[in-house]
Amino acid sequence: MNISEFKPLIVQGDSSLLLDVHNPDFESARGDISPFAELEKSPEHMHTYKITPLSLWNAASAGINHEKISEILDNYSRFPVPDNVKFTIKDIISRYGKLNLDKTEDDMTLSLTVDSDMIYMELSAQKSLKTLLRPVENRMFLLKLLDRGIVKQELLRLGYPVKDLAPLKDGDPYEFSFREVTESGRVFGIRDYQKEACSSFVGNNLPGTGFGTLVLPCGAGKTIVGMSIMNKLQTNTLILTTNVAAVHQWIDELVDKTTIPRDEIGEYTGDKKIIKPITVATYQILVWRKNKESDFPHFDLFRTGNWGLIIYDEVHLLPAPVFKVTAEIQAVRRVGLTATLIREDGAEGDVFTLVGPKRFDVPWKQLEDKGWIATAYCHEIRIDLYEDDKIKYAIADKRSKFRIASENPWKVSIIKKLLEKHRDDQTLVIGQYVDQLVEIAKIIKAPIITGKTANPEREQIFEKFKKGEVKVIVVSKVANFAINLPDASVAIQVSGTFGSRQEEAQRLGRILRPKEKDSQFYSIITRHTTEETFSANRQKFLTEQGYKYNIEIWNTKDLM
DNA sequence: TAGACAGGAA
DNA sequence: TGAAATCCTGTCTA
Repeated sequence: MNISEFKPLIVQGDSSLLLDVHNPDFESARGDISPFAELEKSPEHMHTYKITPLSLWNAASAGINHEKISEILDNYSRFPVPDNVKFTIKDIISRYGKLNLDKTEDDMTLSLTVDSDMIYMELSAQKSLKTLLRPVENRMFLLKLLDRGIVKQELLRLGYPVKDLAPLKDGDPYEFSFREVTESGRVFGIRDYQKEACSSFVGNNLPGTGFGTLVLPCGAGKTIVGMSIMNKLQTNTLILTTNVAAVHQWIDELVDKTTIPRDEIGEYTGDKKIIKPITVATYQILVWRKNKESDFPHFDLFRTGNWGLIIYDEVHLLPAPVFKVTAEIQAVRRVGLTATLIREDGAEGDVFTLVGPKRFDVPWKQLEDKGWIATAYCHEIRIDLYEDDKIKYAIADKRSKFRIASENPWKVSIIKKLLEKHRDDQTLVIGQYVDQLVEIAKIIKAPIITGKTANPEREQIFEKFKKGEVKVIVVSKVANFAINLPDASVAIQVSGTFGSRQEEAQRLGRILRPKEKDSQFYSIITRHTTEETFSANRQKFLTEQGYKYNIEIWNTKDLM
């Protein structure tokens, strides 16, 4: 019997899913399960997904019920779906909507109604809720308006997501519109999926809408989606983002594409502390404080300005203390923009409760098919350790091992080969150790940019690269943060950090701007070393978003 | 008043 | 698990 006659999915009793990559139904199965399951591992033949309470509640808030999920699992499953899995899904998903938060006649008080005697009793007995919730009749608690965020957090911790139906407040109105032709002279239009993302958030202004997270890949125009939401709400807006470069980019984009004049946009960073109807700030200024004991002086930014909307750009990077203040201002409309819900610190639950559940999600593959972003191919090249390093590696401690593997001299030979192959392409060589990069830059005769490179020099090199005078540049970790990095169609990674998915995504996002050409991403790994172990982790994100991660093993003989 | 630079933070 | 980058504040200089 041919393998393709089997169905692609194996559902296991521990709520993990195994998906066969080579099955003809792989693509459609992946699309169908991704709303309610999270990708855990993605080696070449079989991908592992996990169904978690949070992934189910995100699905539930998007209106997917347990029947639908069971149907999808039955549809793709090779073996009968274990009953306990179906039961757990039903149980967990049924919790969403059991607890509803709503307004009362008193402006300073909210009500929490519980749709089950059992849960009502369980919550009544909880010590941690004693001071927060006051029981009244009809399976109802009352709570202070100010405790709205903490209560939701605590209930999620206990395993009960809250459907927040309490009304949101309006901020000061601020009117503007989009330009039909941008300031830079291009005809401007909002793409269909951007409109869809926007309306999935704003909705019809019904209870339970007006807050949430939108998942859009890099290069898909997150800023445009953010601006469309601002445009729908027409209110004072606070935009929070990761760094100054991103702050400037938001401001430039707003000036370019909307009628908002530059002097009505405030920049709130280390340099300037200007608050205007539209204000853009960094996360770092918010969490700055004199010392560990003092409080956060810049948190006042949230309270002044009467914001009607807060945009959390790159919400997966939002620092933990900002959640605290976000918990206090649950009545303000807010949207999180991100390419991934995965947080390295596991604070996904806080994003879910305090910013809001996932409202929209575009698989990258779909954007590629429509030509909005170029198709990307990822190749992981594995090569043996350098002969002279073998003994050194064997006796080295764990830390040095990674470095020896990262700085494998064979990698230089591979880079040369790749550069030859991509002679006509704009190429970035990315790495983590400055010494190694300096060495490589010397050998391939390319300019190098590290953290120490002064800004004017950076600009100069970028300018030449953009014009095509320089085909290759070597960059260190600056590439992760510098927004003004020019587009390239080929990227070669010689060494990475310890398998951070985020970093991988950002690096790849660099070369994913829409253009005629498909982009190529190479990651060079030393075989049979610690580097190999970490590479598995870095693949996760890419495969989750629909990329083929192709592993090639190169022979050292071919490089001599 | 802008810049350069050192030092701390996460 | 470690190295390298960022942002912010504060101080000094021209």
